[in-house]
Amino acid sequence: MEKQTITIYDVAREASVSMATVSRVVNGNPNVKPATRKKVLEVIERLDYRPNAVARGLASKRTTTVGVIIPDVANTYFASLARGIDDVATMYKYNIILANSDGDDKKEINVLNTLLAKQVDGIIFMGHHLTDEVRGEFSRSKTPVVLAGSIDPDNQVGSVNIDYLEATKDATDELIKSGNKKIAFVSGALIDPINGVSRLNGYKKSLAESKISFNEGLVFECDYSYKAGLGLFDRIQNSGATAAVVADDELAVGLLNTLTDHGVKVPEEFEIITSNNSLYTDIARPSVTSISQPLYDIGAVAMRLLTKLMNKEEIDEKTIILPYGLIKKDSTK
Amino acid sequence: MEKQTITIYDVAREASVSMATVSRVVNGNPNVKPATRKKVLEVIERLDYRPNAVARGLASKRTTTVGVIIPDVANTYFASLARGIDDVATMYKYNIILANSDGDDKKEINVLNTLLAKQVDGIIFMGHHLTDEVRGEFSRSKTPVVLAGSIDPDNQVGSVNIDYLEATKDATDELIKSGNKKIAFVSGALIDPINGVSRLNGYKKSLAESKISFNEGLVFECDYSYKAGLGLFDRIQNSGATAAVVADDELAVGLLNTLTDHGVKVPEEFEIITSNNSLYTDIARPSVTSISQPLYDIGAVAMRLLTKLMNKEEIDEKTIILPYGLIKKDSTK
DNA sequence: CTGTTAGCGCTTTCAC
DNA sequence: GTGAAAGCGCTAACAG
Repeated sequence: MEKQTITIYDVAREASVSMATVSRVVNGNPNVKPATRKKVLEVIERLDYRPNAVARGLASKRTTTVGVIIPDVANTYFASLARGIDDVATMYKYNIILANSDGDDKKEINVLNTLLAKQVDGIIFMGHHLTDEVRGEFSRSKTPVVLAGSIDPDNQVGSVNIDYLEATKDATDELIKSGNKKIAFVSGALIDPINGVSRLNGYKKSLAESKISFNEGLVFECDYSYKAGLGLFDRIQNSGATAAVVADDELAVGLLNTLTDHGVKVPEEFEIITSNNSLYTDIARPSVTSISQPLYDIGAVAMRLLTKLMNKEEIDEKTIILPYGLIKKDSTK
Repeated sequence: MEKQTITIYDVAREASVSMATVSRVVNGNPNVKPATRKKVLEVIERLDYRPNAVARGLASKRTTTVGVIIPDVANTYFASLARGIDDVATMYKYNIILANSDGDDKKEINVLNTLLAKQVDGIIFMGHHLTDEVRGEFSRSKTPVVLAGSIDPDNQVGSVNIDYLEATKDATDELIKSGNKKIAFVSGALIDPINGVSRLNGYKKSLAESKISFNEGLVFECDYSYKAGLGLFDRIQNSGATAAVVADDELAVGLLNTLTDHGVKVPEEFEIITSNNSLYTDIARPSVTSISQPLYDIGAVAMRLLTKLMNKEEIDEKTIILPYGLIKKDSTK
């Protein structure tokens, strides 16, 4: 015996009204006489009727679902963004389909297509690198898109970020202020605009203002991982650097630990500033000075922006920059 | 001018076949002559036809999406499970709707209902505490459910976990072996069966085997957070404990840091073993000995089990226990 | 304020 | 191997 699903039609019959009326009360349409509304509500209650969102989606062309493309939920940076996204989504009665891409071009395209096939009302994209192919799909589809903690050099779609350039400049300034001349710039792939353009330029700008010449040998490109940080010891030592601006907390803490494990005193002999102010920076000993990013808010604001886009509201500015801070801890003098 | 969506009907017309045939080729039904298949495929390509998954879901009563209820994605423990879930989901062509519950009863019920309304094919539930109301909804709906890293005392639904009791016993044994007599048991809410039943019993079992009497004053119930760990100093000191088995890594590292910050030597004067072997345990100094749980696998296996349930395959055992380990690091002698 | 009537785009018998 | 036709459960004009 199959599960007997009860439909809007059953409710209509039992309440002696039309499907349209039932639909109206379910959707909170005010054009229903209180008495009929009450009657319908009672039948709905009695029959334990639950509207089928799929049918609703097909008929109305709105699924109240948004797609979220994320490199990796297990990464705390992106997970924090995701939490902000989901909270605001829930607030506006949307659900999120979460899909991991590993930042892989093929997977991104794949997932984007299945998201579109599922008729999501909008998409939040997170990723270090926005490929032309992905950009192409974005403009080809009429589905609104917002980037969260990710940059589109052309600003074609909405996005929410902090000013990575200025933040990195501030961090570098701080290191210069305490007397460092040879400051390492440690980041993820430089092909990612957020690293290779924004952050690197912030670093260069700071150096330039202090008349320190840029040295290619102080630029370190690596994976965003604790292990990569641990593996940096020799290269950093050989470079003669006495401080480092790091683009990722795991990386920074890895560097910190390998330095202290090798007997290098932080911050006395080497200073470190990192970028996300995650729990890792508090747990490490010494704790790590860091730029603080409003990660949850970036996600939340991105989702809020997306709701406006999905609603076809007028947007004053679709490239949103949120404020950042610099939290001094024990890895700097 | 509205976006002109092209449908299966357009393809059928252009290819001079029926909708049924197009549907067959789209769904890989073998009952299509190679020649017609080729012709249809060409038209699909030319028109850039994308099947509408919502319509498909309505007609077939399968949405190929599963709901995932998670306390908090920003928590690394659950995020790791979620990653395993999504990878296997993708492997089997499912998408996941991710919904945060904060472990709150009301939100869990809410989210469960909207997931059901969206006609998900299955549900993965994560949560410390499975309330009767949630259990009721589970059995009321015919949608298959699997718990990941979460316990149902009654084993009514499928679940994937490790043997928390034995794991905690092993950890406690280890501490007893190195001479500790007063061992603190630090966990989250004892009302959660995983803490109050499994873990606590593992702890008690270990004590009993070594003829150490159980002392209520050594049981510490707190939030799963770094801050809660930091706040534990006085209570732990006053208890006279010389070691602790901790149920959560953030908590453990907080305890570790407050101890060392107060000059207590770990492991010489105090030993700590924690439960999840997350990156936190490697970052901390000293690094923290920990039970290791196959978090990714728990998620992956849970999702795999769910695919079988959704397929109505015969299941030999729906309560799955995965192996754990004990990774010795520097917080124990 | 309420009912009628078309679909939304696809799957799925059931014939042929 | 292929087509015709009947829905899936709901929304959205359009009347009245």
